Amino acid sequence: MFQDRLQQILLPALLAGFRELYGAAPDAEKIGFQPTRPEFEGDVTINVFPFLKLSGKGPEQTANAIGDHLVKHVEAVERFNVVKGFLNIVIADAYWAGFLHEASGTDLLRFPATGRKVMVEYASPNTNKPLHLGHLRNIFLGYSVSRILQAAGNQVVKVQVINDRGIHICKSMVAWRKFGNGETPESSGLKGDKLVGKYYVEFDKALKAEVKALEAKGMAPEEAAKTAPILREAQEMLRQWEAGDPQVRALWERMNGWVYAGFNATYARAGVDFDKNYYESETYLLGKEDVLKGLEGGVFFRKADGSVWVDNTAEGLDEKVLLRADGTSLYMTQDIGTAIKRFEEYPGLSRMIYTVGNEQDYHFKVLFIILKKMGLAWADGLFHLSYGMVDLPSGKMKSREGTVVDADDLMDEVVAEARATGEQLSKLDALGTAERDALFEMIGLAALKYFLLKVDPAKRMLFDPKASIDLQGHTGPFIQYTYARIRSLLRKAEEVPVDGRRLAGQQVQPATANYQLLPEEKAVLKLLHQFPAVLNESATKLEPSALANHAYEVVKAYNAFYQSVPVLKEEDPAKQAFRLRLSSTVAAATSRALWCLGIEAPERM
RNA sequence: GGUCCCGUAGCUCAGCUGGAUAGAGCACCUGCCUUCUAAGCAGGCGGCCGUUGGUUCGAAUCCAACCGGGAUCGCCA
Repeated sequence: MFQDRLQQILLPALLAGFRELYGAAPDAEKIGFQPTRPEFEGDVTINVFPFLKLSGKGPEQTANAIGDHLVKHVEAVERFNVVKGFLNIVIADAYWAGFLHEASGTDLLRFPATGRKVMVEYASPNTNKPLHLGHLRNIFLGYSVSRILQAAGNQVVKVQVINDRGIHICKSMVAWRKFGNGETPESSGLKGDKLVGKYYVEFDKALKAEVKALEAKGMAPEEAAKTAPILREAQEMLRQWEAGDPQVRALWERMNGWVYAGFNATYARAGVDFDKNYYESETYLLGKEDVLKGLEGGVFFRKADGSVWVDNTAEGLDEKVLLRADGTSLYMTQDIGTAIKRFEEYPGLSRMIYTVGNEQDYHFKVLFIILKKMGLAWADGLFHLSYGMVDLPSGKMKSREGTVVDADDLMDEVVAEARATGEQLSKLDALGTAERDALFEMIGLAALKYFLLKVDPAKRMLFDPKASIDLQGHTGPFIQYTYARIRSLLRKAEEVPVDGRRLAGQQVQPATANYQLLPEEKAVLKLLHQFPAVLNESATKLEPSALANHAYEVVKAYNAFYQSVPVLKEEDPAKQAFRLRLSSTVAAATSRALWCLGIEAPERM
């Protein structure tokens, strides 16, 4: 159980109290600390209902006795009140001030090194078409999770699998050779992945035309779909590729090269990167040996036709084929081999996280069971970071119907929206063109990333383009705005002498001991105080949305503070120093939280 | 049909390791820029937490069934 700074103080005292009063302490896990609801006085609430058997007393009596004990033994506990079975504890202002003092000197959202190494896989595109909105959810999720794990003290290895071989790329290659007239990204000005995607579509068109023609001649539809010459051609090309035909390989490398250039441009703009790429062309033969070894070990079994299977019926699943009768392997085989290879290449990995859509839930369930059955010690550290599809207001994205939202186009749109709003507000006139461009890029992407990350990954989500470029309310830009505002405040505090004295925070000791917190200050401090626990939660559950939502809560509270409490205009230097420190700590934590989400924090906006 | 995921305000989502009168944002309405950035703040409107049962002192939260939406059940990837 993760204990925040306050729980570390309260819990032992609480347990001691129970022991002293009732001769026995409850299970520490059973004690739930929760924030006191705003309609009651207090900061932390403990519900004593679960402990009535232990105390043998009524709820009020128990809560009062425990409350008395805490007040007596814990300095941070100022007073308490009891409502029904709820013990509402008021924490002394000095505690919060002390917390701020401590937090301002450290990074709230950076945990000590755990010594653990974790691999996170995300993106994993096919090389026959450009990246789209679905990839963006995947990429932002995976990237954010890797950053969160890093912040939580882990060493992280970011990888992607590039599905660079197979019938899909052969289709693009055939169409390009037939209809391309030597078109290249340079000659056409098209981004490489777009160009290759264009020929994938061309292939599909040609195939459909051929099928139609065959049907017109009286061929059955299924038959026609299988025998269309252009499809045969693609299949033949795949065989040639596998045989290592130099011309096919050369074309394949050339076209994939175009695609990688395109992908890299998209990744760069999206602000994500990888430590290592795994190419399917290099891994698709892996796993066969491992499966055969498993067969010898009795983990798998062979059927009469010679195919090799795993029996997962005991786990409530089915039998699954791992090697065909002719000895060739399958997707599952490949994934087995790739996982083993990765753990060999990165010894000491304690976890491996696959960011893959929930349509593959079953696949990963089976994969993990197999690896466990093979006796691989690390199999328990495997995790499928599953996420739901992204729907459009018009329904599902379908490539065949052309309703797919292209990743590059989408980024253009959100940035354009940020620009339109920014220019309308016209408070950035002092900035140069390059600076403004960079800023709009930052804001637009923040809107997009936050929109995709604030939702629980498990849930299918609706992508409303209009809402995603919203810059107000519960959005990434709102958080950035608060950060920029604080930075501006802090710059002024350092640069601008007010009433003849400079306001740099260090020059005056912030109030601590007898400081009376304003409700607005306390609200911010309490949320700041929860930040590490939320990071821990996000890191444990591999779920950026918790952190995303909390970051919003923090800046929302800060905005309320900012609106009604003077900082630079405060005349009492100790109070002013306290508020500056509060502001700078919020700014630091906010930029760290944004960093964990893969979002940049602007100095002004 | 089997298995898995999801169902909370008009819309998009939090809350789900059980706790007090269920929260945000958007939209709509009212106020607030001679004061540190109004991409902001304050307030209003808006709910049978899919339905029914069960467990419990207590259920949006746990269990079961049902309804609705989706995914998956290839010797495809």
